[in-house]
Amino acid sequence: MAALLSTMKFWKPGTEGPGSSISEDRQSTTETAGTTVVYNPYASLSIEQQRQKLPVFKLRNHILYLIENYQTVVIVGETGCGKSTQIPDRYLAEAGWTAEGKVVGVTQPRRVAAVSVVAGRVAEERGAVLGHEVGYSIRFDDCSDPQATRIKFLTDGMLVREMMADPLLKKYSVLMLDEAHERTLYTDILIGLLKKIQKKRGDLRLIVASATLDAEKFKEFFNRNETNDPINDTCAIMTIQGRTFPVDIFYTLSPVPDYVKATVETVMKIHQNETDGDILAFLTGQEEVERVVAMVIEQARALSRSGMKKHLRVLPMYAGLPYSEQMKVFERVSHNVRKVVVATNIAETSITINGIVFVIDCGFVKLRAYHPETAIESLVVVPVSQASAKQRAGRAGRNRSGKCYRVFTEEDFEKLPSATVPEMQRSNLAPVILQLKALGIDNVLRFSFLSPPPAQSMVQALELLYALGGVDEHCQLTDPLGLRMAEFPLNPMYAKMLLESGKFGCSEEILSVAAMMQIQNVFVTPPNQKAQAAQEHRKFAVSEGDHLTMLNVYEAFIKHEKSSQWCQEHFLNYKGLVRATAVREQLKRLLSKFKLPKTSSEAVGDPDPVLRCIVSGFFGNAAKLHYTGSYRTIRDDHELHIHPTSVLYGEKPPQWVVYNEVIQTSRYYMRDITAVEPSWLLELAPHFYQQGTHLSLSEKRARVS
DNA sequence: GAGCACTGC
Repeated sequence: MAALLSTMKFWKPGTEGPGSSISEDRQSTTETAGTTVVYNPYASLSIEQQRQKLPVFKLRNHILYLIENYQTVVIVGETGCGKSTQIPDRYLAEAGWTAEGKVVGVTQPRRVAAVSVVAGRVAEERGAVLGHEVGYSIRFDDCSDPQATRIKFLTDGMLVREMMADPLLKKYSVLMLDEAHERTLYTDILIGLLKKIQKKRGDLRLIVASATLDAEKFKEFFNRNETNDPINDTCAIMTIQGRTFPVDIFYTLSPVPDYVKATVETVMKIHQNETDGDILAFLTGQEEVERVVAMVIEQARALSRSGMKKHLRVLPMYAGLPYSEQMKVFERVSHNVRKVVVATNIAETSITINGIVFVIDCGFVKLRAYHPETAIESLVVVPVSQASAKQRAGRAGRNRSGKCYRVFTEEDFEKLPSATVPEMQRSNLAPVILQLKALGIDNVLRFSFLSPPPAQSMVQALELLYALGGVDEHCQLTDPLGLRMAEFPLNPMYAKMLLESGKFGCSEEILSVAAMMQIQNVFVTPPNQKAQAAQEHRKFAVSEGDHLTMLNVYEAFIKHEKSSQWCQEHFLNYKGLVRATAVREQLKRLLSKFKLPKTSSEAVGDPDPVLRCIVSGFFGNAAKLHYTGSYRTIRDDHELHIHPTSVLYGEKPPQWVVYNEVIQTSRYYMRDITAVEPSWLLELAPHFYQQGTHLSLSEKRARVS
């Protein structure tokens, strides 16, 4: 301990000068899974006073001038400097951009942001009705009126959906993409599509709200000036100063051998040396979070025994945590208690906790990566980007000036990548390509991506879509199969499975399976009740695998009248299951729209139709048991293992399985697995598999033997 | 015998 402490004894303030202070807005929203708390620091001021405090207010004329004269305006400003509310609402609407039935649209990467902006706006304006003049539209919740709504907030994914019905987005006069610097998959899709639309719609104005770093990249992308004279620019950049609390940045003097231990020590050091203020620590995953929580609790006990008056309340925060546990991080604590929240990346953008004064940044993050050669996704721990580190630090300055302790050296910070690789470049592109094709982008390889994905990722996506029958040999979307697949808000394998379910006589069951597979963490396991939870979960498990197990859970949930009490008793994710019912409804509506037969295999009581139907979508993800005890993919003999969350984990392993996805962590793990018969693969995907023989086979075909 | 960043349609 002493040796470790010595590495942590010294902190070095950042040397960036004023830049080392990170600032953030003070209007914040706090939310988990459906509950929204709007925090307004200016609640005691009149509405007009509040508005004038926002920095955008002064820039009104400048903004309006730019929007009048440039097709695209990149607005640089800290999140929530007022731009997403003030610009559309007060400026654009007042200047006539919502006249003649036109709409100003504002997109957000996350659902809650879209809702809370509208809710906040309605709350402050007496007489305003939610969903009339100002509305929002997110999946499962359209709170807008096609006739009355003039300013519409939506998730970026929702706007992509709207384009399927209205490819030129004719009703919009201005579109504002908020948080564009996050570079989510859908924001990037929109960026490419909007550039295309702009060529046909000179009247459409685009506002891209971004952080400093990316402004020039956005400008280069959207600027259609082909001369050297800036007078012909079609894109302009403007900067809004944020109102900020300074955050002092500290680095370690030397590299730290173990950031988990170092984080614990930093928490204790802050607790002993600083009078008040809550602490937020960033780690990469659930396991690290739980470890830090346990270690801090232990050390805090020792401190209390030795007479420390101020106590610690240590709380974990990650997406897989039961909802009631998550809510604890928002509870207020009494003045002689200091709150310590130990969180994953969920606290970087998705949730905001008030009262945080100290941030500890371990310097790493767990990210999804995609290997285009093998079409395998993985979760890898990588160093954070500078942009991420700044965002984390900003979490300390929401209520007053704060401090951020980076558990790495300033030298190492300088070596970090400036921004995180956009999701587009580290994802399976099959859903993206399908969507683009449905929107009439024939040559996806020539689509103007702001950051083009690896060509191999696109090839993998096209091969999968071809195997599923969604595109033909010329890579053209098939009619009706490909067109219908694109309409489902699902990965194409699920869409195929659903569209085939009528044939197998089990569409009711497959609807439930598909809906359940969209929910994360159906089984919840509180850290202190692991054994009981596992015992309850076993009650739903069947030897066929995870899909039928999930079907059991869903049907039991319905049988027990969607009772939250029942969910709690069986350690099931209530909110998740409620969401599954909503997803199922949506999918069912789509099946009805295509006039596909509604069938059920329940009366037959035979699971085979459901299993065969799953194979019709997931035949590409098949694996065979190897004599070593692990599995090998049929396609390319890749070694796979059963994920410990699977009900088949620790059971007698089936000879043949199909799986929904592979995740690489310490090994390659299959998630959501079902036992199948090899004959089904041959029967349902003869174009993909053929019977193994001694003769050499074409490379494209894999053997089932 | 041993593991699950986070969104979104």
